[in-house]
Amino acid sequence: MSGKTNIDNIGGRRATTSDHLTTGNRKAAVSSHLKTRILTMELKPGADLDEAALCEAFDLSRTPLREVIRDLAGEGYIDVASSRGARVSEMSHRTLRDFFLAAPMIYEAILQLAAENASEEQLASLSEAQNACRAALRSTSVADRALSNIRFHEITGEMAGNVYLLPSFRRLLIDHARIGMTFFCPRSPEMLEKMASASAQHDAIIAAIRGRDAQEAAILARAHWELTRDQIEQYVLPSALGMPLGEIPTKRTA
Amino acid sequence: MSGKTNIDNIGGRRATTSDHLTTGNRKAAVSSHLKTRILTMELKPGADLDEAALCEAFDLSRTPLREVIRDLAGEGYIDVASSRGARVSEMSHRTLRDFFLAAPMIYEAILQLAAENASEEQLASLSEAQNACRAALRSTSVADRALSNIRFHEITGEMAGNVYLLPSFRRLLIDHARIGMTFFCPRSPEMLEKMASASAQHDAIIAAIRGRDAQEAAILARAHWELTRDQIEQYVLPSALGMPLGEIPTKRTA
DNA sequence: ATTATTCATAATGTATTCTTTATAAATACA
DNA sequence: TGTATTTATAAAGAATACATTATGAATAAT
Repeated sequence: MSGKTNIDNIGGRRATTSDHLTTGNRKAAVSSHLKTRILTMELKPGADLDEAALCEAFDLSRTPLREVIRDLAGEGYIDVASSRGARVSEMSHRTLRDFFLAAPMIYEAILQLAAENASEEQLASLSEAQNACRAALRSTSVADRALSNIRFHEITGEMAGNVYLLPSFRRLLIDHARIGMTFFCPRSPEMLEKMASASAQHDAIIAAIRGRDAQEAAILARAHWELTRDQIEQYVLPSALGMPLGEIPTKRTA
Repeated sequence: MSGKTNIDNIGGRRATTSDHLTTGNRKAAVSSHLKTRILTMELKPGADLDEAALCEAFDLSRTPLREVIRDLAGEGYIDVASSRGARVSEMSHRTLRDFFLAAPMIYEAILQLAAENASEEQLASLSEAQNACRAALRSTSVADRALSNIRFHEITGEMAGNVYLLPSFRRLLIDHARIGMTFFCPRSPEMLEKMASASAQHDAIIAAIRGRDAQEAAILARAHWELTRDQIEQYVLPSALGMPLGEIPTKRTA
């Protein structure tokens, strides 16, 4: 422990402003920061990522930062183009159509498997996540609702634990959150009502998983999806149909 | 073009043994090299990757090489563990079970969508790929068969073009190839027979896609999967059931 | 005035150096 | 002799220095 009495520490030792955080923690911090910003649409689809600024903000050099970016690209949060940097992954009407097609199928499969495989610890986490969802429902923050909802579903994914299904499921969750953020501004009372029934469905889902009832879980998955779809369509169809969903190139300041 | 007459090029200019290849090409080369070696099981699941050796072999410095590795990790070819480097992604009985569960579902969806969305160019590529499959069938190389078969299915994935389904589909194809490599040693004549019918199914699939018959494509997907499953089970059940699938840690030589 | 070409600058990409961490070997102690 | 602790070494991770590419601004030419 004390054997490292290296004398020649002449090479410029840098600031280490936040030495209480190990590099790995700082990497996790950027990663988490970027994820939440992207999920909540604070960082819009197509927005440029400023490497330098992020390095500065999280006290990381470019190498580890770029690794984080690469990892997030692998998960579908970010697109990297050669010689033109990284930007938040795009969302188009094409992706929206793809989403509506893939989501019900994958969600059903995941919940079915979750019911078959969930452990007690995971069930506890899920209940906890549902508590967070309920709390978010009472709060005014749209972001809180979207994020806690995603967290709930993420846990069902962990429960299912199928390595081949998870990549697509995770990819779906990213855009589920983003679509939710663009459309779930609960203006109408019927919207609030639907959000309440969604919450009730979460409870039913927990019960089905606890009871190891895969059939019921699959049915609930469908129902939950139908509700989500209704909510989205309610807003997509009238108002936002022609809207390019994630515009504003958001050129970073040179 | 000639304006770059920078005099002070004093910083050590390195060997540039293969200057005819741009760095991007060399990165693509490692990537492709690793992919094929992993798919053909030449690099066994769990095998360590030797950074230094790869840098040497492909005339790349560590930074771009590690980016390639990171990318491959995102695609599921490689697992990266902190402070303990990269190794070929594992295959266990767990993953085999997951595979049997996810594959039929995803394959069916992909082929259905392929029939709906395929372009003429893609159809041409698919026919070409099928020619390669036929050629491989005549050859003795198991690797050729596995790789050409994967290529065929990759194209159907491109045809489907659903961003949310593709991650799982691609992940499935990786292990489809690897499982094929471990089990498809056509010893028995019935095995050769099955391989022939698989080839016939490929032709039927092309026809269904050309005819934009999604229903038929879905049916063929099921049938094709059943055949694949039979082939695998035929070898998994008697011989290789207790076998841990991808053992041999293959420690790299220090 | 408008367009095209050149030059400058900023940002991306790559190489190298330095630091940390992990593993294995050796020695000392039980 | 067996185990534990230390130490040495090699490999992974991070930082920085270096090179290349792309983009925008400015000037010149039509």
